[in-house]
Amino acid sequence: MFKENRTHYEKRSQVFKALAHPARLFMVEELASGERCVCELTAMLGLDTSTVSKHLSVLKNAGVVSDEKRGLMVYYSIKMTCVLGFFSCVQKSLDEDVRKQFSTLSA
Amino acid sequence: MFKENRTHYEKRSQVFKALAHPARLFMVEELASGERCVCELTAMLGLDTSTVSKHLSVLKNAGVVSDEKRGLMVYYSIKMTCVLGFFSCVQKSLDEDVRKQFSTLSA
DNA sequence: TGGCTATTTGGCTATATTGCCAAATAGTGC
DNA sequence: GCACTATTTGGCAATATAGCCAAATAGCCA
Repeated sequence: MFKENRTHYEKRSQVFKALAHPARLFMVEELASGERCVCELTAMLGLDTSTVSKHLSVLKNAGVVSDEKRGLMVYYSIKMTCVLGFFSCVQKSLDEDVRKQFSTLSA
Repeated sequence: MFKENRTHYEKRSQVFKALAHPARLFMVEELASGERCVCELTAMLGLDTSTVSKHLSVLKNAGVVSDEKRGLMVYYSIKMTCVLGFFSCVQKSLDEDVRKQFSTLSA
């Protein structure tokens, strides 16, 4: 059932692992507006350049983003565009939970 | 940019963290076919009951699944149904990557 | 070549996650 | 109450992840 297809599930979970970090989530959303170089993302995140670079390589290895070197800069852009649609689904679910908690409290 | 909305991104990443494990991914897919008790999932996964229970509580806290106790058993079912649509998107992207790698090797 | 900038890689510590066992909790039936 | 089953919780060791600094790499220009 599970053990036979373990590698299959591991590969898939890599994508979710890649998105399972606030900084990486932010970057993917930012890249939704267009390509950005590492330096731009670093400035927005307020983290060390090396940290940002490592986060980006996690996203790249998972197939979520792709990179392209032009001159000194490396520009990253979204590759797995369908993740964006999922963000709104997650947000909607979270909003619903908040609404329910709120109505339970005030009831 | 990021630091101001950090909690926002942290809450969202919780959902991805919940899905970022092969066993949990398997369970979500299994629950797509209908509710299952902990014992059924434990048998399919081949893991300790306590481990499976903890995995399920991670999914529950993230709002991905919900539980209902009936007699001795606790039945889990999918709550955030939109995650299922995302699975096929991830799979499609992974398949494309494999196809590209293959054509590059044989070229 | 050398100096400068952008990015990546190596290494380290701190923290988080995973999976097991053992124990606690909850529900059933005698 | 007791015995039994299903699930959860606490605790622990092994492993993985995150962030920083320092050093390496790569590209530009003089």
